[in-house]
Amino acid sequence: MAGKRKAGTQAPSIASSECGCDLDILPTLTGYLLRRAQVAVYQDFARATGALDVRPAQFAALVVIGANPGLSQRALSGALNIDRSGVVMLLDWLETRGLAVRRPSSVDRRTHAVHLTPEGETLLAQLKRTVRAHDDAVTGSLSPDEKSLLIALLRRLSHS
Amino acid sequence: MAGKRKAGTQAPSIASSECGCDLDILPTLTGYLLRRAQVAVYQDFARATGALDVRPAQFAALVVIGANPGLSQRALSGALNIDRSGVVMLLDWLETRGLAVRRPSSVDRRTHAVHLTPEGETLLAQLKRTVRAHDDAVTGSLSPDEKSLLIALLRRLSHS
DNA sequence: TATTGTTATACTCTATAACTATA
DNA sequence: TATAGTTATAGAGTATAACAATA
Repeated sequence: MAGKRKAGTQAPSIASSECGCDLDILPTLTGYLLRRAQVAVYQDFARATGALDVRPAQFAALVVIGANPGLSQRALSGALNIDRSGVVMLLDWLETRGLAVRRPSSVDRRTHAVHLTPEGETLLAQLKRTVRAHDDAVTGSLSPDEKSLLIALLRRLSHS
Repeated sequence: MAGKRKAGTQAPSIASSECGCDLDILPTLTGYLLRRAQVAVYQDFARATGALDVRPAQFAALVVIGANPGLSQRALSGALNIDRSGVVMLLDWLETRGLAVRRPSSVDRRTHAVHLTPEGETLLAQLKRTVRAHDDAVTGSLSPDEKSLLIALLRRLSHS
């Protein structure tokens, strides 16, 4: 927990971090600002979900499994946009925690059908409430219209 | 080495529609969309700057050094929001590339005054043009007003 | 005693390639 | 041959702690 200090009002090309440095063109670059915002939001995610000990990627896996019971690891890999080997480690962790299970598929013996356990369902329901509250809090300085607009713009960025 | 830059082996960073999975609440969460957008923009950064072999963090360091010649490593650490030990590795890389130098400070013999070399200045100027073009391209689907609004909203997110 | 830079270390996240068992 | 899952490995990226030189 290295408390992130807040910067003052950020004018273009003027000192914005606590060091008093000139950040030059950085505050005008979408990529730089996306990274800053993402780091800030992920840090608040960790704070909000700290007691539950679930990382963003693990939360996303729980959500996708919960919404698509019985999906294959390959499908999960595509949905989360990570490699198949990453899915193995993710599922190992979820199974160790008793949150998900791999069941043999009835149609293709190469694949596993991934399901949440009852404990996984329960934790997912709690996580959804916690994460929704965290997301609302982290965007609390935006009006509802601004938040909708931000979401629409971000979607267009990752689809271009 | 530099040759690790392939962004094409893995599926493109948009997975929701192509895997046929239900992503449930994920597309309504600011943190999830920020991460997706940031990954997409960083991949395009790598594609646009590939020949120059400079990562986003190294580009940011060049910009800050260029705008604050003679600053200390501590100040750079604060501006980039990374640990002092990370600055050491960053500067080692920049010095190896001949882009920056550590000079002894005249006022405090514990500190180094960090400067760009002429080669660093030249590369930075080229990088600024390349990165600006990349940033404009990656936000090309947004109108000027939408882009300004996105930038303003992102700044507010990382300041909350 | 506190701070700057350094080193060594470790941990996370993710990608790559080789392996197996199925298809 | 091709694919799903697994394993081992490796590379970034970043954080922590201890240390020497200096304040």
